[in-house]
Amino acid sequence: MRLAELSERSGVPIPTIKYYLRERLLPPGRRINARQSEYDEGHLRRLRLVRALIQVGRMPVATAREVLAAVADGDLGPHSRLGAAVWAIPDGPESGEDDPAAETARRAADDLLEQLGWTFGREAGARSPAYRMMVSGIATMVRLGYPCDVGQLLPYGRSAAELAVTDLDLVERYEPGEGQVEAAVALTVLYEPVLLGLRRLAQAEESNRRFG
Amino acid sequence: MRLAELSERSGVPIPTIKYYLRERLLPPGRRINARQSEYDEGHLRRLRLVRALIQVGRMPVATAREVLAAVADGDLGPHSRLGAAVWAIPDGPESGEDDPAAETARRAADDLLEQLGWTFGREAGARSPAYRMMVSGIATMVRLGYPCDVGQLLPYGRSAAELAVTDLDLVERYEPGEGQVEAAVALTVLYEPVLLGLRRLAQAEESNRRFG
DNA sequence: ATGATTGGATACTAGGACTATCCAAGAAGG
DNA sequence: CCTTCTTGGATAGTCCTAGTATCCAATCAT
Repeated sequence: MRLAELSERSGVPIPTIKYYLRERLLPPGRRINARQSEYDEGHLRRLRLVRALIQVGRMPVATAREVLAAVADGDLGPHSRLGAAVWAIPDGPESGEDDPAAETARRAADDLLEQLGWTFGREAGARSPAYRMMVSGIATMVRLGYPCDVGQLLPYGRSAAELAVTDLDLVERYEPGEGQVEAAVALTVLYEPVLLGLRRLAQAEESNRRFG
Repeated sequence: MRLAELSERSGVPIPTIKYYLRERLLPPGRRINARQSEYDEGHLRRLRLVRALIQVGRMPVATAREVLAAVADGDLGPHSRLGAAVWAIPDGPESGEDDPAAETARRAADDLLEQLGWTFGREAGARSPAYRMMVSGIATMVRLGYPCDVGQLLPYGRSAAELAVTDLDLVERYEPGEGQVEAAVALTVLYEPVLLGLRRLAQAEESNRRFG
């Protein structure tokens, strides 16, 4: 199919698709001749994923590029690809800070991983974006004067573990390969608004139950 | 204290504080005379909360203004204030779409709330930002061709319910009043990166356990 | 043949979050 | 009291990101 049809079927305006091609979020089409290219269902699928990551996952274009590169990287085994893709996902505002709050936060986070027994997280992922995102959140709480120790964090860790089991169960429904990696990325990123929305609704519900 | 000291103690540059004052994210200081104002610890605290919402919670300035207005609104009782504050929080890109995917998503979401027995969510919150955020995530999954029915969503709902219980337990440690509302907002927003980070680390851990 | 369409290059725009400059009215030091 | 510095408010400018618009020569459809 041509650019026009790709645009038609995805609902994304042509200039935007051109922009994504420029930014290498979308691989170039198969060249028909010096002046025209052909796109396939894979491009359409990829384009929808790009839009999802950027608009629903609120991911910056540069981050989306890295994630998608990891999804497509054939050199990695299924598990590393899954890991690599999720690995690259977020980037909070590079905390960088080395104030006492950050130090406290880092210690709390490490204690938490220790108590949860997440060894993989400590070896390979201790400085992953996910870890840094978490620490930056904790540090901010500490700076605001809210206590934020392991005791408080532990229940969240346990819930996260449950969520991950659910996530992986869903991922395992897809046969290994690029499709599975893409499913994992979609599931990780697109279930975030779902999960956060559910949490807020649940808070309203629980708040109503207690004080209403 | 004067602007300069407020800036010093918060680490926020003076022009940025002026900007927040203009945007009414920070209440004006107590006027000393026609040309000068005095700020107190409350301003410092509020300023830190603003920064947290904007930088860690990635919240647009306009949204932060609404949330903070709800926190400060003395006309509301403690519970409504808590609700109002959390209510105003997010705003995904106004799905607005009325394609079949959105319809499917809405039905799945309503089924889910039904099965979870969240009556409050349906009465008052069915069209809340949280609800819309959730539906938009589900709709995107559907558009990408991933099945997304109640069966899949239910475990997430249950986890969310657990999270909310943990959240409310923490909120109840603070005595009712503005402080409690602020705590609720901080907890809701600032634990989001913590929670999402934990989920990703847990996924890595679980993935390693299954395939590693 | 001829007018529309294609894909690439380049330049432009809109919105958000700051940031810099200017200004007149205090405050501070001698 | 007079000069110099500092303060808070108003205005305008900057930077970045994500997306649009315009041009162009080469094709395609009729």
